[in-house]
This record gives sequence, C-alpha cells and structure tokens, in this order.
Amino acid sequence: MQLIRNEMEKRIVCIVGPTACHKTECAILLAKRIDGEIVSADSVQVYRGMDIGSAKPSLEERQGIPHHLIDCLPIDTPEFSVSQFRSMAAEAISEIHAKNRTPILVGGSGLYINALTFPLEFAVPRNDMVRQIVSQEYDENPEKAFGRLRQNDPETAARLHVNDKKRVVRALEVFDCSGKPLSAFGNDFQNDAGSEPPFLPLLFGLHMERQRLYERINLRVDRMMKQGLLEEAKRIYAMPYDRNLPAMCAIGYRQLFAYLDGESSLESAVEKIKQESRRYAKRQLTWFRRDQRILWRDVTNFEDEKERLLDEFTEKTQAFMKGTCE
RNA sequence: GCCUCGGUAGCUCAGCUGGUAGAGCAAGGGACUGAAAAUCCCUGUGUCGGUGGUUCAAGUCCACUCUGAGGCA
Repeated sequence: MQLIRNEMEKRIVCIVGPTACHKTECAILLAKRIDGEIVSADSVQVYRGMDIGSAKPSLEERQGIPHHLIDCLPIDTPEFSVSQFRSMAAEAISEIHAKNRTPILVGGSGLYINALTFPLEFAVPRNDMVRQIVSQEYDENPEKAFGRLRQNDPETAARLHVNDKKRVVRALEVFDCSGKPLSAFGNDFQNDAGSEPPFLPLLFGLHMERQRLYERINLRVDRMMKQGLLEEAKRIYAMPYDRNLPAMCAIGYRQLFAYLDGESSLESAVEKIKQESRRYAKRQLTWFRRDQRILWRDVTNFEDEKERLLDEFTEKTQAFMKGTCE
C-alpha cells in the first residue's frame, strides 16, 4: 500500500518541444483542466529580469496558475546548473504533490527534463580549481588531453569529439576529482540501467511543420522587440555582469550586447536572434526526437485543434495520474 | 537600334589555354551526464538561362535566342 502511494507521488506530466511551439499556452490550459501547477524546465526563465527575451508568460497569461522555477535567481548567479535545477524542481514537485495537485513540467531544456525523469547521478560536483587546471592542459594540447581521457575513460572518450572542449574537460575533471571515470557512474539515459528515476513522467511532445515553426519564431522575435527587448537588454548591459555568465549567453541578449558594443547594426542583430532561435529549435528537436517515451502531437494548426488536443491530454493525464495508464 | 559586362547550389560567387563543377554563407542531420538558449561533429547532383553547331569530349569555343545591369545613339 505504501509502495503504491509512493509510486503515485512520483508521477508528473511533461510538455516538451522546440521553442515557440505553444508549450506555455498548452501547459496553462492543461493546468486549468486538471488542477495542476506548472514547473518550468527552462534554463533562462529562472533568471529575474530576463522576461521578454526568455518568453516568460506574463502574470495575465498565467491565469492564476502557480508557476515554479521562474524568477528564482539573480542574473549574476555564477554556478547554476542542471543538478541545482533538479533539486529545486524536485522540491517544487513534492510540494505540489503534497497539495494533491498535478505537477506539469514544461520547457525546452532537454537535459533539465532528463535530469528529473532519468536516473542521472551528477555524482561529482563541479570543482573550479581542477577544471581550470584541466582546461589549461587542454588548451596546451587538446590531442594530448583527449589521449589522457581515452586512457582513463575510454567509454566517454568514444562518445566525445576531441574538439568538444567543455565535455572533454568536464570528463577529465570528474576523473581527477573522483579517481573514477565518468562512465563508471552508470547513468545512461538512452537505456537506463535499472535504477530509479526521480519521477515517473508522462511526456507530451509538441511539434509542427518546420516552415510554420520558423515563421512563428521570426514573428515572435519581432514581437519581443516591440515589447521592449532592447530596453531589457540595455538594463542588463548597464550592470557590471561578467559576459561569460550562463545567463549572459542567452539568445536574444547576446546578440543585442554585440549591437550595444557597436559590433553590428540593430537590424543584423535582430536577424541573428531569429537565426540562432531557429537553430536552437532544430537542436531541441534533435534532442527530443531520440526520446522514445514522448507522445508526439502536431500543433501546426494549434488554434483550430486545441480543444480536441486538450481533451486528449486531459484524459491521458487523468488516467496516468490514477495509475490506470501503462 | 548598337556596344559592353553578367546569367553556374537557396544566396554571393570561383571555375586558367575545352576533359560531364567547388568555396563561403544559408540549410539539413547527429551528439549531448554539474555552462545545455551552452558546446561539438557530419553533410555540396546542380536542366552550369535555352536551342542548335564545331569536337572523341563544351560551364568553357561558335551561331542564334531569352533575360538582367550599365553605356552609346
């Protein structure tokens, strides 16, 4: 009995997909129908002050539905990462469960979704000192550094490319800190090794015709500019933040900072934002496409079909939460 | 009407004296384990404007033709 109860408490609904694909609206509509609360899985919406560029839903758009993991960090947070996201999101989800409501995890940061739905360990915390040493080692001779990885962690080396500095350095950092290869931590989200994931997800994926998606992205960027994205970027630009902070690299802001630096025209910065957003959407699709758990729905004609779509999502969610699905 | 220079990948263009075409950008696909809106890898067949001709062989030479830009009358 206790077992079943715990099982129930681990269930969450997820809505994933590329940027500008109606995830936000869909999640809010679903939340209203099933008495849910929304947990954002978005690596930029966590930052306060990055509202327009990260496409945060306004209070009005949220329609009274509680949103978690939005606006919970200042921009100059140097070390926010997946594992912190996971513990904060896990806490939010538990609170929602405790209220007997349904958590709806929605967002486009694929790794964040996986951190909550696959048994990833993140066992070895980041170590800046070691990372710096290894990074230097890599800069001096990438081939040699990669050779050392191949020797100590052939499995991870086989997965990575020499040029992928971030990952090669991180893998060596893990080895140097723990004495164990990264691959020995045995968490693999392609075919999990049998250990328990933090939560049991029902995954809905939204997609649409590529051309339509790109149109929507372009239009949304234009709308953001009208809503004052430049002013928002200026406000952040005026602060003495380190340009290498994760938040400062976000699409929309980075390109406008380049404009404010005098490196490009405003027009070309806006074009760049659109292009980078389109490429981002493509990468998101690549990420989510390989996830066999996702139930995909075409939302090319979202406006016409949303009632029917929501009916289906509602029904599937209710069955899933009761445990009669699967 | 005449002269000149163009028309080659989605775009901008290379292609020497004939041997069935290649760069940049765009685009597409993939990877992803404490930076993930980040980071990295892979991918170039296209009526060489059209028709005919010369040639063993034509993007390349010739003729005609369509079309764009500029110049001269």
